[in-house]
Amino acid sequence: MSWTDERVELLKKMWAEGKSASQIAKELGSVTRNAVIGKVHRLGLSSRGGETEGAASPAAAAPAASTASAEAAPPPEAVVPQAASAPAAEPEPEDDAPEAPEPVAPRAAPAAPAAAQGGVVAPLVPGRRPIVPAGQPLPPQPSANEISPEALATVREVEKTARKLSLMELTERTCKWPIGDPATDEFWFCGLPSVAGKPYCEAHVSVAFQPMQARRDRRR
DNA sequence: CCCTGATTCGC
DNA sequence: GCGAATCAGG
Repeated sequence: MSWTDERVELLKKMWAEGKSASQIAKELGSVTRNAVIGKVHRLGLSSRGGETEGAASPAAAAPAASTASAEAAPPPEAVVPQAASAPAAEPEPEDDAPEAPEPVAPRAAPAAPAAAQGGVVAPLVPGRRPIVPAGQPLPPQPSANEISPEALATVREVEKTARKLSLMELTERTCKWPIGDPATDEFWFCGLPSVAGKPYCEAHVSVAFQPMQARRDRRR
């Protein structure tokens, strides 16, 4: 197939929206990302700085889901400002007494993911993005997670083999579960192979997406 | 390893 | 003009 006006138009549109060459290629079909890049250059719109509006929108890199591919990095709240008052003790999480009650204190555990239940992934946000006020941190652990000790133990175990990736090393197929305290050097993302279609690896999917069970009240 | 865009160069 | 191959980088 060739570059029909229609296809070129779509290319321009998507490129302007910040889509990557591969995404555009996938969308257009019959072309490789190289072809897209080549065309982009020939059209002279490579810089991508054609924004006329003052909307210097880096936001374009967000959702992007038209056909079947989606998946946006879910743990944006990982950027916790220097814990102003965080007593944040125990910098060393080791010592796993097989009988220790464990306070189950998910450190930088993502709050967002824990919501999926009943099959359908929790509705993130209808229109716009959450966008944290940027003023106050959000240390008060909201989640009243109820993860079984075994499951938690398994996760702990798996986390020992985490690939410890940095934010930029994450891809659609790496587990994006944050581990450690963002305010310290002891912070990274799991990075193990993620379950197809999910943002986390097997172990983390199991704690992030719990199969509604303890929800006796209110059934539909 | 995976993914980005940039460039080159034979067709 | 086209795009695979290759390069440079995160």
